[in-house]
Amino acid sequence: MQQKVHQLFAEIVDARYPKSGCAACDLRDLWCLPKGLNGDEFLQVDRIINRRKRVKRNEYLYRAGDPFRSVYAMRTGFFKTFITSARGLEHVSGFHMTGELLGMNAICEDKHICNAIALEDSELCEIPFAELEMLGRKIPSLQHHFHKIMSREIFRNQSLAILLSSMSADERLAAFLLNLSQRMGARGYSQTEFQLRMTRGDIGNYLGLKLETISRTLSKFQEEGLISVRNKHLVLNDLTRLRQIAEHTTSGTPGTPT
Amino acid sequence: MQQKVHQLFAEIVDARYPKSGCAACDLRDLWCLPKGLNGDEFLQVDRIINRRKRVKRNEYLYRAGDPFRSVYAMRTGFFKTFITSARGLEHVSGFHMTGELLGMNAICEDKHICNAIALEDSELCEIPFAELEMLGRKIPSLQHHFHKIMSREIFRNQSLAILLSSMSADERLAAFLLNLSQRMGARGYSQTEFQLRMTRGDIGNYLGLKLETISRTLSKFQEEGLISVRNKHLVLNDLTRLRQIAEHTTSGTPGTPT
DNA sequence: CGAGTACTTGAACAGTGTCAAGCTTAGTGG
DNA sequence: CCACTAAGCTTGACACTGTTCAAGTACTCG
Repeated sequence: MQQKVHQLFAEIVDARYPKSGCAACDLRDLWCLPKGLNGDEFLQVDRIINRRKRVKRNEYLYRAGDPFRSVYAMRTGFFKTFITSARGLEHVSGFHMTGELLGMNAICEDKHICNAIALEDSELCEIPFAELEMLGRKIPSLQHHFHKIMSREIFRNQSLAILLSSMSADERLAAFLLNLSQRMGARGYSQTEFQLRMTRGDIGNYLGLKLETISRTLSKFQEEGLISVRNKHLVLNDLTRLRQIAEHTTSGTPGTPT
Repeated sequence: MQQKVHQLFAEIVDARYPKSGCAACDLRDLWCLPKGLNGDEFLQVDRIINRRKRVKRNEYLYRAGDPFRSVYAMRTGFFKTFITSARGLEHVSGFHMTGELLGMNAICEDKHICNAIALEDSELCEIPFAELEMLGRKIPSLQHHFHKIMSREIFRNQSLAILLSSMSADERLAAFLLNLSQRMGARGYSQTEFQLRMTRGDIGNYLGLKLETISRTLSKFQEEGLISVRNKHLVLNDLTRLRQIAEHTTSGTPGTPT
């Protein structure tokens, strides 16, 4: 329903405006900033965006300390963000994929506080923040949508903190795999078969576990038939049981009343 | 310096406008929304705010599921926010004091996703969100300041996640106490002596530790002379050493080159 | 003043971390 | 295209931190 309206609208826009920039971008109806704008508003947003910033694998989009000018919308690729502590330790703060916005945590300090490194060749739209605010003042729905995106980012990080403060290694990893799965699914890829872009060390760092624990737990899940892993290639064989683990409702016979 | 400018400005405003609402609020120059506005802008903000919403100890400001209408600026008091999981477990997501804004994580869903309960009698300013956005469109500095506040909230939660994913019990608790200390100090209270508003269980829940661990660690810190605790009354005797613990730079002789 | 909640402390235990060794894979240069 | 190398991964044995369970004490609030 909603989907159909979007498609119809997309056709209208496509007919009126050249297929390029935001108008040509298949992300626009899903997560990206211009969601729900009319044709003219759309073009205004399009005009401030520097499209097709490319970042190759292992290159940085920005580093901690860089001045903050823009947020970045991911078109394709995969990113890891991390902070380097005073003692040189790396702390992975997130993994990011198509349609997500990077750099919002830098607004408060006017400079980036984490590093963003591409884990595969990636393409982004750079959105100068001052101009985004300016357009937000003209286009209420854009402003509100941006607030929702920031709010969701707060919620995400709170959820991560809760995961870290209350879940066991098994639960954390199951939740992590399901989160990846769900995000892949939402982007039209297989929910049950995909590549892990990051190393075991990265996963462990992110989940507050050691890489050995990640390796062991993956092996255990595999022995139990929940997943199949071979290097970075992952197949989720039993989403239901993974969900049970992630919600630690694993124990006892199903349906046991409390 | 900055301080003096603020005072000067405050006097000018106080002379021109009646001492009430935001103009009378001693928070406005520090953390609150209207920071850095001129007199007229100030009044516009003041006009949309429903002042003096009172919430007594153990009462809720909002609950998960409540429709989201407003964010709340704390004038006085102390709040705990928490999520109740599917299985009825409580997950403390934060403690909040004077000048902080509550409810920003609700924007994305149009309803509150956590519960906010007062740990002492509190007073808040209710800020209807639609009107805040509307004013943001008129007053760029207000808009930008609000974005900074949200961005800081993202950063805070990322920092919490990093704490949870990488620090030991001692380090977590030391960091927690120092965080409280710093926030008390910033509000003009003693940095080294204050009341813990929350229970050991709440602290443990927030820090991903059990209440017994909090109790034991507080006792240990006390034995070592770092702090003095008696029930909820806390004195920090050695901020420097607490900081060393929180940054886990405790081991070895100080100044050892790497 | 009494009851319930919050807190402290001990002892045994479990889950992860640490350390170590060997294996696999991907990337590099000949 | 192959050999070499460094990085990434797996697995085992053991150590240690924090949890669990339990018992008792001390507050707080009605």
